[in-house]
Amino acid sequence: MAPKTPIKKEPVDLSKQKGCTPERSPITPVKLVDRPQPDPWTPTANLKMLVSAASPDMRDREKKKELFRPIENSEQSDTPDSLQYDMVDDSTADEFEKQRPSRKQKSLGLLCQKFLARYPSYPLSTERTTISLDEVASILGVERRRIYDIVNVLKSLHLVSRVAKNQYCWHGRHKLSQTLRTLQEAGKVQYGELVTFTQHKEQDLEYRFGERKRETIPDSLDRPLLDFSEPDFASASANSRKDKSLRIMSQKFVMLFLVSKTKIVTLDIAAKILIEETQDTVDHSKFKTKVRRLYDIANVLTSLDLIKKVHVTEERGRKPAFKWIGPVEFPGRTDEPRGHSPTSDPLPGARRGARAPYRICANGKQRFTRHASFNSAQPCEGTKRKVNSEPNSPRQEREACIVNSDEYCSEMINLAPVCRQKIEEDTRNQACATEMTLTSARNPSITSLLSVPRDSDFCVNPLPQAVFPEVHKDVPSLSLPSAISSQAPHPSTPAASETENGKATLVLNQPFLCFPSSSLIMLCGGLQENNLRETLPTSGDTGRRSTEAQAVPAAVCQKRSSHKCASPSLPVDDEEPAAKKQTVEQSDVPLSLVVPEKPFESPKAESTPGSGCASALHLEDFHLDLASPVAPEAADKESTMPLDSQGQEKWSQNKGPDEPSPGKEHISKEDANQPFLPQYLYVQPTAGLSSFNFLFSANQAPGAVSLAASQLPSLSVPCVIVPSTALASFPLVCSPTVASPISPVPDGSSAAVPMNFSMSSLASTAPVFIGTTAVVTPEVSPMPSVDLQQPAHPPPHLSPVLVRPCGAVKLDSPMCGGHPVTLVKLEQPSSTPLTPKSIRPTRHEAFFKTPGSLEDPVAWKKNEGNQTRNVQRRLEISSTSPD
DNA sequence: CGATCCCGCCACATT
DNA sequence: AATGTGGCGGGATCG
Repeated sequence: MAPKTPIKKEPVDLSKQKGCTPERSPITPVKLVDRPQPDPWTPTANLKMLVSAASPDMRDREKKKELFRPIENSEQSDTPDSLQYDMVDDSTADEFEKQRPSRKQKSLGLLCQKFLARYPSYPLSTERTTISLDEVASILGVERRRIYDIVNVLKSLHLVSRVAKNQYCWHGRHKLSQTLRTLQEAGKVQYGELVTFTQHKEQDLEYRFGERKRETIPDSLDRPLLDFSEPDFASASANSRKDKSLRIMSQKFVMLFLVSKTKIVTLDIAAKILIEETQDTVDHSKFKTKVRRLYDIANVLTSLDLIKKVHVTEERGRKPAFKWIGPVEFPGRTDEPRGHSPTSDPLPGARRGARAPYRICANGKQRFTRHASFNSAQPCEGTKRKVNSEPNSPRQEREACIVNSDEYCSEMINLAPVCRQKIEEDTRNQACATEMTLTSARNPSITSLLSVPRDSDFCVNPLPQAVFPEVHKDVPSLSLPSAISSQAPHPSTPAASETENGKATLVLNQPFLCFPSSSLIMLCGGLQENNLRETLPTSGDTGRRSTEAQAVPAAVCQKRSSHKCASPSLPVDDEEPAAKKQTVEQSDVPLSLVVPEKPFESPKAESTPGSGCASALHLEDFHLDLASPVAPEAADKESTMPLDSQGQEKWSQNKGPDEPSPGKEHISKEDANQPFLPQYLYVQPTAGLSSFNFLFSANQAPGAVSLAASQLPSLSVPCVIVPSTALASFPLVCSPTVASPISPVPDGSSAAVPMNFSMSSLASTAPVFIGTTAVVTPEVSPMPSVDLQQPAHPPPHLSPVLVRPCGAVKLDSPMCGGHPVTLVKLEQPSSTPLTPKSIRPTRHEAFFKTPGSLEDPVAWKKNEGNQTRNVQRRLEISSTSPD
């Protein structure tokens, strides 16, 4: 009677199994176990058994997992005949009856467990496990269709790859952390800042979605992800095909977790986000379908122990949600060298263990908080705290907190799928249209934004951080070039900083900031968006822009006032700033990620249409970079980069005339920001614009900078810009420190050309910058100067920095709605941000870290310095050759 | 009754 | 055309 007896499927070929087995035999873990099948029955029977077998409950899983994992490797000879599979219950007699597989028994999750049980989590490199779909399907007694579901998800995480027709190659979890990292980065880029909130937020999301819908560029976003994912290393076959949803969806879904602070994502939110990205229209039916798929994915992820189901209780009721229980921090190999953490720990390993929730430590507190929360088990506490304590806006916090039915407080996170793409595009456009930027640049508002994060005084520091939060961390580490190390002490800097305050020191600490060109863009992006939109109403965001713009100014004002918290001029403002901060923090995301994307994108807007592809590539490239530095490539890239060359040309031109290029202006603005921070900013050339890399030495005029910052709007900072390529060739170019118009610093440094940066300029996006003639001024800050001086080794400094300006921006204008919807609290710490002071500290930390990081970085630099370079270059390259 | 999500039709891609 | 893939949504189960 059993309606569906497993038997149906059984058609499985035993023969295959056995035959196939060879492969699996090694593989097959003993799994289950367990009890010998009561009766061997026929092999088929076994299969059936297996199928039906599942213990009604999942209990097996655990056992299996535990048992299996370890055992896996051990070779067991499996006897094909007897399938190891557990039969769950002894009561065989019942089996038949039981066979009736309750739905659960047939659940995809269980099936997936069985599937996974067959293969070792960490297969020996030597052994190559191939998976035959038919075989597996038959063994597991399911239709092949189901196997596809599993495999597709596994593929998205690179646990398997398709090698041929019915053949898949099992990779195991070796690459998992890398993949997750990549996803996280990509997620940051795409979603940037998600925000967390609770239920209400959802609503927000909804409407936001509606608003944003898809901006103009829907696909581009997706693409990158996909691409990156797909490129799967191994897969020889290019993935041709349109892979569609499941795989991508799976990646995005994972990204949401990785990006979210709470690590809890509700299904409906995820569905909305996913739908949104893909398409605007959210039909109810579509939504349902999406949810179905998400369940499918969730089941697989659950089997992988990456997530677990939880319920989030909202006002309305409880909603199904999933909590990420997988690794949060991915020890990175190359990429994460920086020791941002206050501790400056040198060891990633340690960290790893700890697994900082975010690498970004720089920002410090916030992160920590998160950690706590994240760390495995204490979700509730951590999150709550976060929320409560810091909250920019109380309400958000509240919202954020949700009590789970269980225990956890789960916080919902909403991601705002921001359309970074848009922004990016805008940026690009902006870049192109520097003019616009200029205009916009002038706006104090922009400046304010930058500054906002911090107080006016410190603004400098803060701002930069805020703006380029990530930079610190990453940058330092990455960027720190040997030179730095030597300089590490960064004597000069500190002094400068001191002048102002301790804060300055912070800045000082950070020797360098590198921004990938893209990053720059990003920064601008937010601004840009406004500008762009204004100028380029791509899609009719006008409304947004205006709002954003407004928002910005407000922020600025506050900042100027130097008090963020207080600021109140706009109630919202507080939040916004916070948001920005958060975003920034989030932006922590590895530089690499950010960079690539933007660059690519930017190019698109400007030059190439096919940016999409490029973007994808970027990711990949970037991955590569992280993973392994490829010296040769880098070198090649440098030399080769055509785009760069172009950029260089421009760049060179720019230099001469500082201002001539609109881009410069932008830069100037940034500088204002930067000044605080870092001694240098490095910008990679992105495809489009720029191919320029810039280094700014902030050091020189730290004081100046700071002053400027306080002063506000525009700061003039001495900067050095170096084209990436140029870097190699050129030492640094220093712009004499300049005093900002406002601030006096100028002289101090000497240097080179003073640059004024106004935020607005940033907005402009154009990566360009000031071109001063390049001159190196030793005087300037020691460190910078040093670097600069070292022409040959320009690269050392380059630290790739990621900036997530966009996010920041977006945050700013949550209202704007356009983009990023989210806001949220990023990290609790961010809450702090509310107050300027608090903020500072955070940043300070970051800065501090920087120094620390510097040390580390230095260390590595020696080792890795090259890598850094490479990375940059690679990026460039990638940008250049987006295809 | 809503949450889950299995099942398998069927379209599209490959071979 | 056959076969591999996998999108998609009806509708069965579960809680």
